Amino acid sequence: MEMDSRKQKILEAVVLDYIETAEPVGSRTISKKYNLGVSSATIRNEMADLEEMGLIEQPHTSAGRIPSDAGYRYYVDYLMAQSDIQEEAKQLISKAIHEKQQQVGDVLRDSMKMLADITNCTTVMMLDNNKSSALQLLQLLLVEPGKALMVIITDGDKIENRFLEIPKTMTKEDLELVSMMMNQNLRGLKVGDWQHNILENIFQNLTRQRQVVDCALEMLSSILNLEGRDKKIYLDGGLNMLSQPEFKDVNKVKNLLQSLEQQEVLTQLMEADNESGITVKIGAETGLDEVKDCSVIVANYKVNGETVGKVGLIGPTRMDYATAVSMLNAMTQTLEEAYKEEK
Amino acid sequence: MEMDSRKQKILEAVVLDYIETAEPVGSRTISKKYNLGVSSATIRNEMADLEEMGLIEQPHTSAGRIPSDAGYRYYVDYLMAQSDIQEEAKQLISKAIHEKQQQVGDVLRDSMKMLADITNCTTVMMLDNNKSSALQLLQLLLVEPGKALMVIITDGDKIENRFLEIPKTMTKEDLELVSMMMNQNLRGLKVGDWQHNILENIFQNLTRQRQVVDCALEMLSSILNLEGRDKKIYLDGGLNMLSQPEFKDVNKVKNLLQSLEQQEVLTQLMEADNESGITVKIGAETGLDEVKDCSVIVANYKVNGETVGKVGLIGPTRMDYATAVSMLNAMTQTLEEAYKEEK
DNA sequence: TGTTAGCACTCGACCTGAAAGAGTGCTAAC
DNA sequence: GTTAGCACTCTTTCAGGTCGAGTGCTAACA
Repeated sequence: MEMDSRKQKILEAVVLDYIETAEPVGSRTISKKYNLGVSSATIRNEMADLEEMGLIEQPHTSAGRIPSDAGYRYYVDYLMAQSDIQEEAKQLISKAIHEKQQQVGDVLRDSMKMLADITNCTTVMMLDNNKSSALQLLQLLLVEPGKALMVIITDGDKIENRFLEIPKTMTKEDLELVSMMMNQNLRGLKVGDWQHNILENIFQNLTRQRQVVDCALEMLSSILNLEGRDKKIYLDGGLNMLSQPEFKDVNKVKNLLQSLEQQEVLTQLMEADNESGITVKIGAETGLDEVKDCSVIVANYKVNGETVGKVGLIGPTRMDYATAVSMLNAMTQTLEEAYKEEK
Repeated sequence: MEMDSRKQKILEAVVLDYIETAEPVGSRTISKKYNLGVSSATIRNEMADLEEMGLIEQPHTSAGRIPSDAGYRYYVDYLMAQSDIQEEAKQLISKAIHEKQQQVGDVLRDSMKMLADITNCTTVMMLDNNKSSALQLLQLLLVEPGKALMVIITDGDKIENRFLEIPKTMTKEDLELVSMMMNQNLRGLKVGDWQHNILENIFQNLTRQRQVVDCALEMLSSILNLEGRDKKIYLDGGLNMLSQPEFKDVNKVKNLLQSLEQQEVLTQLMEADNESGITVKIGAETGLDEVKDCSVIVANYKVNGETVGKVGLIGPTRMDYATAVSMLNAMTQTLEEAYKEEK
């Protein structure tokens, strides 16, 4: 059965109306609301075809039709128009970002919140682990005798702070020396690439401060080994799910939101093969039973052309794909531009 | 009407049973389950008295009784036994805290998560604003030409990081000088107490680096002026509310959780006159209509004897007060001890 | 050959009434 | 002062019935 233009229009009508009303769409509604110039009976025939093709389905015999996962897929791939709110949205977002000077992480957090508010979806930002980014700066600061703060900046302006216990005899100058030495040897290297001989080199040149270096390195390796910690994840708008009629059952919401709090679930959900551009996963396409009623839209988040993380939008399969994709596009672009400017 | 020992026992039974089952408690249940040695008829009479006293109430004529806010209050004030899980709990918590070396904020976040998991309540940690804590250390680090990182440590080991744009000509030594100068003048001062003449002093001695100092000070003042930012709030276990039968209605949960995301609500909720020890607010006692079905337990969180924030537990009025109070006690004590050790 | 009107049919949503069950308050007896 | 007993109230549950939305099919029409 081929997909002629009228079938496309009817499918689109079903998708759009269902997105809007969350109610199964009947043939009468379509013939009246979307004037295709044919009667409800004709639409009924076409709808029977669409159902046979697996693009729409009936919750029960005497109900209208709702799009299937495949139906949404067809809509997203062939029918969906990119909405043009992008430009205004970008300006809005850009303004909000530049308005206040903030701690780095907060900008991202706030952006995600905004995105969640606008789309009424749940948003996820996932920054890749440290292993993939290079050390920009490492500095030890003497806070008080016996106590130092280690500041680590990695590519992409990610900052880690960690307190360090040190011998009370250590002076500010000692720490400065250690910092310099470690910077010289490790700067620009991907954290996973540190060679043993480089570390040996550091040790040999800093026998006096060996204890501190030892401690600092141990701490670094502990940071690296904490697999669970190495991805920064910001989740926002989880409550938005509660507004969706498909989640009027508390248990459903609970299961869903609890799933979303698990890192493995999020990680799989946010997997995106598509290096540039946007990935849309609809319902069962996510491969996760817990979120089979949800769709996920994922975009890569880049700084200076290199992917440093992912931004995702999670909503019910009955979500407004056109707006969601546009907004996500606008958001990532704006963020990337903002960080470029800063350089 | 006086409160004899039998009435107390019956009230306690009503509270305990209702906490356990979330169902109105009948006279028969009490006479069978809590052997008070009297028949259900007698208990009925006593319950009528308790109802007259306003300590328990009936949802409808043919239902059992549930505790009123006043009933819970009486229970908490006079009947509740401190549960003795405290010691094991403290060890459990203490172990978890010391197990992994972490970024400072993460310890608090994780602790709150643990507390939420154990009590099945929502937890809040609210750190007071910077104005009340003194500057411990300020340091400017050269990240790359034209870009510096400002690290600020305040009392209570709170760390703020902020990137700074600087003239490309600025050297590492310039920044070091500025840092030293600012430290000399501002260290140990409450941030709100900075005097104009001190700032002038800094400016006069650093004319060459004036631009940077200017920028740094501007940034500092911007941090201070961001009123909305000056309290760090960690909220966790919001989802736990979803497990509570009193929140099986989605809209109720949504309203509640949305309220809890508002800072003003949280601030009022966490108000605690009681300087040392624990404050319990039951239902309407919170003074907030949005959370009239909830109770809040608040404890002050201290570092070195000084209150730096508050820790709170939020659950339905039908919460297990005994366990909650004990756990909260254990948590704050453990945290305080942990931070003391570190010094 | 494609389109449309008409009609019987299906099935969920909603209402109603009856029955069951839980728990009470009151009274009278112990 | 305590208890057994009983009538009463109110919620919960379920079956039956009606209503309406929407369908699929058929026959007529262009």
